[in-house]
Amino acid sequence: MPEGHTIHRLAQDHTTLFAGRKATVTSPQGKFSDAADLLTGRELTRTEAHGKHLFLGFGPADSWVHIHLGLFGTYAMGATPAPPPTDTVRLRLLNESAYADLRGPTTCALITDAEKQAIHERLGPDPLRPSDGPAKAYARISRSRTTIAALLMDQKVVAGVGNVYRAEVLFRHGIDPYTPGRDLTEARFTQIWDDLVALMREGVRLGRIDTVRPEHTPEAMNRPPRVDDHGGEVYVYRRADQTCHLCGGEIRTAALAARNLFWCPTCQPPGAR
DNA sequence: TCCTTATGTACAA
DNA sequence: TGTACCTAAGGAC
Repeated sequence: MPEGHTIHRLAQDHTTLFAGRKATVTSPQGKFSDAADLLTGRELTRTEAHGKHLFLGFGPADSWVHIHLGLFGTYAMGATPAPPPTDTVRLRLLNESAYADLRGPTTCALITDAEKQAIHERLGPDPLRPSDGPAKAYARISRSRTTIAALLMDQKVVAGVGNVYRAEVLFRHGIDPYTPGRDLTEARFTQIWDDLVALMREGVRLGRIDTVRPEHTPEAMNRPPRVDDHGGEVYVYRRADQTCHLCGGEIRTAALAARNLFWCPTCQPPGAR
């Protein structure tokens, strides 16, 4: 399930399991069959992630499979033998030792180098790309009246942040989600960026989103662990009407641009900079 | 079995 | 702002 950490992990895992080897490529569902036939027998040479976009590079020419999981896309990867492909598998990579099944993506398409470049150009800096930094993101944020909650979800501003990291990073910094971007100081945004780098790296490592500090874990606070299918310990995400781990107040939720926003009005008061 | 929901985005109006 | 798209799981019946 997809925020940027998932995609970077998928890029790594594809490299581990498939790079430098020829793969059999199929599309049991049928929608990617023509491209799959072209790729079968070619070598996976490179993988790359930028925000929520995954690129699988096949040699010898520079052709890429561009994948975006959207809201529902999932991967199932593992050691052979591969399970029987169901009719929802859009893309299957298979070699002697491993398989990877892609289901339900928003995008799965064969693209050129130039098309890939165009995608990079419309994305903002990604906290998980080592060469990226906060400057371009802050340049946009500092000029915008849009709320920081909306800006963090805008992939042209910051690539890879989704609804969970947005809610959690704003809580961790005590920032009201409705704060206009231009009200944030550069120092404040740099703290947010640095925290996203750390949180998302941890997300890649663990394969889930964990955002609570050591002193706020269920064990440390003697409270029951969270049970939810996104799989990590969080402060506010999907905790509407439950109590805040820090202040005991009620977590609030509201719809913002067709997504559910979660925050603690006590720990994230309006006007804090 | 049906309905709702979900870590997302693009496009129409 | 609303809607369409893609899949799977959980809860209500």
